[in-house]
Amino acid sequence: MAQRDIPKAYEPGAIEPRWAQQWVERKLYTPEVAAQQRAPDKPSFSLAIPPPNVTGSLHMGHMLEHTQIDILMRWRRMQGHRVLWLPGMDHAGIATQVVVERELAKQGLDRQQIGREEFERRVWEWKAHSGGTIKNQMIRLGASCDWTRERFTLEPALYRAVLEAFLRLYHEKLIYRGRYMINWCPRCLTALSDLEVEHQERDAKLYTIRYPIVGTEHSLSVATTRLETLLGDTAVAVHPEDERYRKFVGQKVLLPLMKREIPVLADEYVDREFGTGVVKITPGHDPNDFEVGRRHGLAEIEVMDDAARMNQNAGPYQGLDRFQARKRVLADLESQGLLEKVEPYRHAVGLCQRCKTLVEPRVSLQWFCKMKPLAEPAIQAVRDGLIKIVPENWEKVYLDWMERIHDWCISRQLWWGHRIPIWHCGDCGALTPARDSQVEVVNDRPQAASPPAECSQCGSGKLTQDADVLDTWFSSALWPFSTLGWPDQTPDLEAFYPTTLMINGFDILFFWDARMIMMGLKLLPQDWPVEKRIPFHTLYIHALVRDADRQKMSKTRGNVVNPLEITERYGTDAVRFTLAIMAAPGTDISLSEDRLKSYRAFANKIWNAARFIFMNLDKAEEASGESAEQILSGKFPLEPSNGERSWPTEPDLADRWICTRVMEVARAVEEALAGFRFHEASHQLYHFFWHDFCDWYIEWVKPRLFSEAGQPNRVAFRNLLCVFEESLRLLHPFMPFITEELWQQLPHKYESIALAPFPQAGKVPDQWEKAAQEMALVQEAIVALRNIRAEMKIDARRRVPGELAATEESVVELFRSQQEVIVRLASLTELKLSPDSLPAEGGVLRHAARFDARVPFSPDDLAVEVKRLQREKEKLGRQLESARTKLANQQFRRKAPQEVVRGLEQRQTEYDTQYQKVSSLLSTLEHRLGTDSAPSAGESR
RNA sequence: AGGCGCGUAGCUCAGUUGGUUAGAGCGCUACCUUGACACGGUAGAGGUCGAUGGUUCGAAUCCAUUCGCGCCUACCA
Repeated sequence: MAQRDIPKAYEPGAIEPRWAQQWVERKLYTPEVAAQQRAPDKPSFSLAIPPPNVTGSLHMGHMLEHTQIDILMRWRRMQGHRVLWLPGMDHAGIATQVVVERELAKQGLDRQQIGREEFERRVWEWKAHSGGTIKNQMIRLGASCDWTRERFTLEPALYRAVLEAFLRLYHEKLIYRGRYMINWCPRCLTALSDLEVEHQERDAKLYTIRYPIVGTEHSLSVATTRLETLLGDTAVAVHPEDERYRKFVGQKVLLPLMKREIPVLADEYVDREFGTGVVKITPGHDPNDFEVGRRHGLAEIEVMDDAARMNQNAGPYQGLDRFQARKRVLADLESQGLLEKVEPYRHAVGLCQRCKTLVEPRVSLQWFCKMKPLAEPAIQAVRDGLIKIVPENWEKVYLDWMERIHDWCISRQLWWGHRIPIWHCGDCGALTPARDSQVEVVNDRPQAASPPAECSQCGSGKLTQDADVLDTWFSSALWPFSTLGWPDQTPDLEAFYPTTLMINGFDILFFWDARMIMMGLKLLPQDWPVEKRIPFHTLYIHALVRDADRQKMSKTRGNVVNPLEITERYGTDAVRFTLAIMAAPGTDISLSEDRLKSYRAFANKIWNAARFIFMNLDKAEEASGESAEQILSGKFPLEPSNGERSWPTEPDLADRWICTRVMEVARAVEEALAGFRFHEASHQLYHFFWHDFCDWYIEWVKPRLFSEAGQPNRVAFRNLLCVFEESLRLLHPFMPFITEELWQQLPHKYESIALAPFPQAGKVPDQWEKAAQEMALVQEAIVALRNIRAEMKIDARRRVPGELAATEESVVELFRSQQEVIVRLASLTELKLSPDSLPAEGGVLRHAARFDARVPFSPDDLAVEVKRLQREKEKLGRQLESARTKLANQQFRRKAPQEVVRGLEQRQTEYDTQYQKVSSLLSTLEHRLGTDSAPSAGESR
């Protein structure tokens, strides 16, 4: 009875969910559990996940990221590192709040109507409802993270980390509160940091307006794109050295529509070349004007409310929104004859990253984090190479930004997040921080547990906590250490910090990576050396996933590919492999169905190779009455023992060759992965498994395998199985499901292939070293014979006799030793070997450098063969010529490295031999073609 | 405005520090259901490496200029 009867076609859907579930249940990826089976003999290898939005769902970007992370984690785990991939979720302040507000809107409600308490309750409810989505998706996709250590940014422990960080920075005066110009989203009703503003080029108009100079007939012409802000102007400015306007400095102009007199002042900020050289100054609504205003002590008039509607300061325009106001202002200026001209103008506008509403610069009382002192050590750490950024070019981007960093607005007028642990005094207005960072849970919600008892200034007890919450990225910045227990010095922090690696997309380089580095260096114990305080040793920046037309995937474009959906169709392993093999550093990935199909085919190939092997294993068990273990007699698998890797017993040429290939591939995969070149590693594996292992090795082994009646030849089979098992281990980091499924059906000593050792690159035994060359020569001979058959249109089903000849005795011997294989793989009836060259008579010839191949079959179209030979002769002639020219060049001989020259010399000899042979063969055939005088032969084609 | 990246076979992309005849997958052509696999096998066709100039014995690779895309950063109204 067959033990391992597997379906003919690979069906990922039937196996993946089962393994996904088991892996989590058995906690295989919890380092402590893994260590029980196989004690790690290498250092810790840790990574904190870029935490996805707790209420979000997985997109292709996640899948790419997780695939790359998972490949590295599985690889290192198999190599014997103590691996921790720490998973978790981010509360994602604005993003989540926007979603919940949308839900409210469906019921005709907004958050103000239901109040903070109720709103927060609903967000937690929403989180409970949809918070598990990504986790389940990750599990389904086989992410090998340690779910026992899962974290959430708003859970009490991490809340405490945030309070601790805030209070420390506050006490050091690195966090301060003040009225400054910030970016305001009138829809989200919150401040945004500079990074949360997206810039977009848009067509607009540049309006030139006349500001009458008080007491004269003159006026100053001022250009602006934002007419409505005119209502808040408190000055106009010119450049101090601008001769045209010098005389007006100090005079007043009459602000149109508002009839307010405002000064003309001089400031270097003004660009004389632009527009008229006169700028209107609106300190309340423009970041530059704000600076100018502060320099000159101007009033900061706000003409809009928080929803960007004109307020009482906008006079007659009160109540209009900013766009209506612009139209009305335009109309009024026009009717008063103050509009000089309107020109089309293209400029960048700022949009709220979350809701795409036009951002309104606004003066507002907010909390800020001082960045310069934090940035300096963070710059140094990267400069000194303590933190490596890969690919390298991102390092420059990082440094550029860090060197020009501005203070970070960290307060948000949201209700979902970590509330600022500062209390305001109802009597004197002074600020008092929480006494410590303790957190308590009230109604299932964490909050600061140590409010101050009284005002630090006046001792009043009338204290209320600041209403704002912190920017989500503030808590994210602590993630690599808050998740490991900081501020406590936990065993986990000791064991896994600094994390080995951080992997994320370039879009959060500033948002997150830079801030993690700054906070890590600042907040970890200052008596630790710098290299222990950094959050990670290496930062790898991955590419973006685009659609097949190279468009960015986005909900608005409607081209979002759902990872779960394509996974259903192609299998997780195939999708993972596609992402890995397309992930060349520095290039975005454009995902196409064709690629997915071909790697599903690859999975199927693996499946069917297994099927072939399993069938024979079953057969062997049946015939012998022994178990697989007995049949393999302790010589399986090829795992290292005492640090030395083991080899197949009684290896024949193909065994020796495939082992050298395994060595090459293991080394290549190792080097590629160490350098984050996932595509290179995948290519190696693909080519190895499909072409080397299946196309050549399995086919090669078949004659030997079937040489005994009733059951497969034991040695041949055991070696085949050993190589197959090792291939599964090579493939496992890339294709975890299919490899686990197949591997489990072989004898094994670990609970999962994930805990088995990764094939060790090493050196094949010295006496095997010729195998690769010999194999290549035999392969070349087989291809030559097949090629003749194909060219001569010999029916593929028909076996014909073949001949090989070589002047080197060793080559003849080699062919003789592989006679059976050659006969089989070239579909021959017999193979004749001779120690000489072959004449053209009675067959079709191929000349290779070290042998001749012939099929004694008269071509039914001699002209075709002649043409082919002519082409070959031409090509050889070109190569020969090029080699000769180079070698004749004394400069080349003198300057080129010796091995290059020698290589070329050797090739020249080969070209020469072949050229001679082909020429003489050609002239014989041409002659025959002439004497046969079959005029139609040459002309019909 | 500055910075980064891309332009190689019909399509999607590789090509480490310059060194054989520039590779892969898909697609295409022809033949083949041969004892795992038609999601397969065998053999093929297909590229003046965006353009120009330079360095070099030798350039897809290095340098300069240029054209066409894409992205990031920036306070020019």
